[in-house]
Amino acid sequence: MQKCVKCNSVDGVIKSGFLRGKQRFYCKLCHFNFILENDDAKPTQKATQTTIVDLAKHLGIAPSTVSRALNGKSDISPFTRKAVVQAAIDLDYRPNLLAQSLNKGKTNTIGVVIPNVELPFFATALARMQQIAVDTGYRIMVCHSSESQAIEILNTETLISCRVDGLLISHSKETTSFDHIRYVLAKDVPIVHFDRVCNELDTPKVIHEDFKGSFDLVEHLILQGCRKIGIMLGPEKFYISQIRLEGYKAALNKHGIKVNEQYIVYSEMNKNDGIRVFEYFINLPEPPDGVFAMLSRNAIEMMVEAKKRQIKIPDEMAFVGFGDDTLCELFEPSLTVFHHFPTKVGEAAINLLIENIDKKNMLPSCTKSIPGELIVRNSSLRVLK
Amino acid sequence: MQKCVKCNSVDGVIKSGFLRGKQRFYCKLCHFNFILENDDAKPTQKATQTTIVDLAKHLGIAPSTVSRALNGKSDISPFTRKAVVQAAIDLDYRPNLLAQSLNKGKTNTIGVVIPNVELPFFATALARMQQIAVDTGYRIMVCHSSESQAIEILNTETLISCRVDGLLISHSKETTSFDHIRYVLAKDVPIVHFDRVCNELDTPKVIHEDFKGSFDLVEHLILQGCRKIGIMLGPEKFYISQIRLEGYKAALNKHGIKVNEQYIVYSEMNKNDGIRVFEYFINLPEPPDGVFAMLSRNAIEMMVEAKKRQIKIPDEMAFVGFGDDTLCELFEPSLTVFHHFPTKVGEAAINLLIENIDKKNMLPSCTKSIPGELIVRNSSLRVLK
DNA sequence: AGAACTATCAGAAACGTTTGTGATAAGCGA
DNA sequence: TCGCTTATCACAAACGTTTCTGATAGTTCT
Repeated sequence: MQKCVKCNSVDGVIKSGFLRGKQRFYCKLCHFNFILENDDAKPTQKATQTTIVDLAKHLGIAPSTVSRALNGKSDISPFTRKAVVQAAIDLDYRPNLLAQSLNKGKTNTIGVVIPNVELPFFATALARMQQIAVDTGYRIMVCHSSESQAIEILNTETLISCRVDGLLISHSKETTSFDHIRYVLAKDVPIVHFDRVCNELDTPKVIHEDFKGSFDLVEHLILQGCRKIGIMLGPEKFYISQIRLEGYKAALNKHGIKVNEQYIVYSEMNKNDGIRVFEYFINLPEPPDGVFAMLSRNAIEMMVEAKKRQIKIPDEMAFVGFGDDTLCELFEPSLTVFHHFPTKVGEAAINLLIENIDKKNMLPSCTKSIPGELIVRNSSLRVLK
Repeated sequence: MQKCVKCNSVDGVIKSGFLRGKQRFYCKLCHFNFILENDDAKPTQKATQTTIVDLAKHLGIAPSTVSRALNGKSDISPFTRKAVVQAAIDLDYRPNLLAQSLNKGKTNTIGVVIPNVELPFFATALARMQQIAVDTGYRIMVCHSSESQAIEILNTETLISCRVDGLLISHSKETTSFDHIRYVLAKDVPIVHFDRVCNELDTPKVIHEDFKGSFDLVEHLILQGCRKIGIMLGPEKFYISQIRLEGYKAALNKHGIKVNEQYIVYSEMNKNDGIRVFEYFINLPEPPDGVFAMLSRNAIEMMVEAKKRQIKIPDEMAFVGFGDDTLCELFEPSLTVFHHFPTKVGEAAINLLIENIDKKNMLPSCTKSIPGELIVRNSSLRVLK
């Protein structure tokens, strides 16, 4: 028979149903229900972190008093306050941010969803965001969608469940449905899009001068004498692919060059995609004499291929890319780019979000465009050479 | 006079001290203390997020029952469970992870402290960590120390206050005192060091084959005919600087080459530091004929300088670096490196941490060394050329 | 029929904070 | 002296969960 865990009697104990799969017992003598605990996980070493209650007990005062003393509230005697602060130091107290956030309904945490930290743009933007967050008393929770729509959705769900105060998001390559963003909007959680924005929804956005950048680069190629200009875009669904394509077309139009669909290529912007696209270009009946790649890395890959085939850069073929990079600068020939200032984008995005959080999500949504800059380098500089 | 906010009487209201700087009143008629609220922040729109209590009210059952139903506990009738699940969908319920964590004493969150995401090594390692975290049901909270000891300390404090279940850390360049790590250990929070580890403390670590990598690179230079080999290390306090220096010396010793202190340079590994160090080397009475840079980027910078001065690579001067990179691969001449597999380091670190979390921090501390690989490229390949 | 047992649920306590309200001793003016 | 006023603190409720304990209607067995 089973011994009662309370009165230790054996006689009065009978079974009383199941709880969480385990047999439950009832002691008729002391009227106590219990289940047998397997005592492996027993040692609940609660004692690791000091709480406000520990301080209160230690000082013989109320927890609320401790809280007020530590938070600099007014109705505390200097004497008590000093004692509390000292005790907090002595007992190595750290506030439990979970409890604080739960109570206040504010976490001071910003969620960031990024498709790929390994892209220098995102790494730099993220670093700047972190910096500003620290300065303004926020924390950052980064989620990485790895360019997957499913993970991106999971990420936003997670961040909402963590009750972040706001969300910064740049969409994955795959993302075509935006219900998860609508959900965030429905919950009235402030959100700001940056870089890879969603044009279906009315959210605050921080973007590059995509049109101007693309226009400038292509016009630069034209001014260097290029007439057959290839463009390697990102995925067709990408909003920025479309905008940059428009800039490309506008530049051609301005200079009376007809748009040739053969020269327009969409890609996944993966590593080594530049090689494949280059092969496509070079095998055209009339290969381009200038190429604009949306991702600078792909432009460099193309240049590597071009050099292998003894094609002279920039005279036989010129190259330009969107976004600057160590690689662009140090590669030979160095790559002409439209620099889009990742730090400024990150900065603008998080500042916009924080402002929106402060204003209880009442800020009218707006689109902020970060001015970029054409940096001309050897990959396209024909005239002066 | 002041009107009582409760009984609306005017006569019985007297002042009763101050609370948080504001005048407090007391109504003698209804025995009520109050202060005048400025009603600007009044509209507490609590209604944004559905809670378990909302579900319980909606269904007319107890919150505890709702919790059990949603968590798949056993003592729930299938009928009730179905109703609860349906209500959760209808009312768009998402659990509040803050409350859950507070209650369970586990956050399922791992804190990561990284000195600089813009270094490809950390970006790649971080990406892999995120991936594994998602797969194993953890979240990741990334903090960026920006190579500052002060921020690093702040970061660990923050993460501890957030009650993360464990900590992954790679130290900043500045970090020389490790009290903040001792603090983490004292709180019994699992921690794992990776890459830039701390050799003063007995923590689990994941490192590269720093000695072997350094040895292999230098020996490779020697076998290519170099005899005067320069080495550009990180900060002198860096544990890995020391280890890699030992590898360097061991390789020289093995081949009977005397160590020349002039060829050993410490640096901050900043952008363009390679240029300065190169200038130092080139101005020596006997410039080195082979150079090993601890950061591949710096090696490339040196090569750029060397090319400017018409120095033939690798015949007049050969270069090798630690850590592979797009840049190393695509630069011309491509750089010989010891590749240290950032993904594997990230993977090993987080797996070690999770194992330690599961085992309640009882895992004996160990050091895991991730095998690297010498990748020979044109920057050093003399013989076959 | 009555005891033993089961299934199912409600209620309360707990996690660690913050904040609203009640209470008291002391100071002050009339 | 007595009532108004202040400073200071304790207590309780709340944040949203989970889990322990108590309770009851029904089922099975003898």
